[in-house]
Amino acid sequence: MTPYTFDHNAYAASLQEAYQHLENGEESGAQVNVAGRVMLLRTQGKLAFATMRDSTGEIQLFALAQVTKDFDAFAKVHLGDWVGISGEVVRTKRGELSIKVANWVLLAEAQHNFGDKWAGIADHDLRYRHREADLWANPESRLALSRRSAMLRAVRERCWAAGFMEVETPILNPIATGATARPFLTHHNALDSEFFLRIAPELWLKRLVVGGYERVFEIGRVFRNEGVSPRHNPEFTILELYAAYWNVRDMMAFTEELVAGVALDVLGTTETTYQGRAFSFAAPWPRRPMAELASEAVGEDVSVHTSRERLAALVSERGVQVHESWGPGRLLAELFEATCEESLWNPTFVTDYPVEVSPLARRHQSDNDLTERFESYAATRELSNGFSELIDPVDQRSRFEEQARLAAAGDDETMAIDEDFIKALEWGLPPTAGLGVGMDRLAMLIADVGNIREVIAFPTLKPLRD
RNA sequence: GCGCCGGUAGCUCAAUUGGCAGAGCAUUUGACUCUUAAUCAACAGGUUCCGGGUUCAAGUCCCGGCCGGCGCACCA
Repeated sequence: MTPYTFDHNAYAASLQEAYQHLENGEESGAQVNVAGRVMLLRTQGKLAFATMRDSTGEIQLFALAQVTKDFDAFAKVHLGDWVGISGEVVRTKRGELSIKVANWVLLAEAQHNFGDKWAGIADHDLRYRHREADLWANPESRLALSRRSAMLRAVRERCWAAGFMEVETPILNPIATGATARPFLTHHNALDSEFFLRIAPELWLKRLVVGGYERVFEIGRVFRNEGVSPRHNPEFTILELYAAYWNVRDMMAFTEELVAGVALDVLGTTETTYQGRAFSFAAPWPRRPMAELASEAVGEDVSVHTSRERLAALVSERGVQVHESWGPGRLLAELFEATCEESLWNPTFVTDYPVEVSPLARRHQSDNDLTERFESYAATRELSNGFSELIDPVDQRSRFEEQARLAAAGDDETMAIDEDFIKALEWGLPPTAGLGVGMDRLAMLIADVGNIREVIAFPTLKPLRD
């Protein structure tokens, strides 16, 4: 029977730090209790050396037949077993800081091993299905998830510091809206009703601003019933944030300070590398109108006012199938995506999105066919999306109706109308700017991993069958 | 969803033109009083992902399925 508690009072990392001064062969006289897993074991007759790892690091256990209680049993612990150790902090003759084991107890057995002690666990399927083993076998897995956690903490602290209140909004929704994505459908038995898992919290959060909370944010899971890839998990975590009295420029300034600040909090620097290539989070980020970037890429002036025919030809030339329902705005956005995304490495704000692809964004003050919207791109991928919010309920209704027309024309990427949201706007949304940031994508940048699954503890996998 | 690649001992990986399925580590047993992926010796360990087919003979070739990696599509 293993014990129910262990009187643990020291950690590997702090001991390594505190006893740096111990000379080879010196004994400190200090008695400590440590606990962790035995990762390596080297027995040598009447001596045994074990490498024990706890949540902070590693320290060697040094057992001697003359000193250690139940020495023979200690020399037979299995790799992966949890042990609790009492003993003196010493440094061995060969210079390894160690706990000279006086008393010890087996806290839990490991009935499976933790992979090859040199190569760890390489099989992705095993790593993701049994992350608990992966975390011990592969230190880089532990580091990636630790950085994600540190990132979320930094995001919250910076939002709180800027006066934002954290809120929570429904995941079960009668309609899936606030973004264009295919939803998951579920059923509530007692209400005998169908619900969609949310694809975005956006409309709920704006209703809270209508309700008088001037600065709100939510960090929450959203669910999109779409393909899985190294950059897409069916459920992912998004930061959405709304600030009354701000416009799109205020929000861009906040976004770059938030992201650069979080990198600084987690990594201690904004200058890093991503997948082997230098990458800088440092603000300010360039602001580049979408039409300007697209014009540079195609070598001629294009904008949302370019003829539909010309834009369609340019898009089509680049291998994109043009749909009949697409107007100049959608075509410009498609052209931008086809020609510019690949070149956007360091964070860049792409601004002035067409109203046609921005059903929730307020119109640009100097061009009725554009909106006060930006997306930031980093390492060739979209990182954030923000805009001055559309506050006019009449315009909002017509935008939703346009979406419905597109849907009727066969476009399956449209936004569903939300009557309750329009009614909320009728109560009055003050001028407001909003922001969405993919937390998994940001975590990938901060942890320097190329696959989104590395920053999700338990990524979505196909259940094993057969 | 489509294409390409992969799945061999608990883990990491070999296996020639189709010809007896192997190694290291882990496990088990033994030796060893300063090891560091300790070392040395020995034992044991297999539905070669699953199901069919071709063949005297299949880990290897063919068909179907399962799971994964990458790319495309979709998207953030």
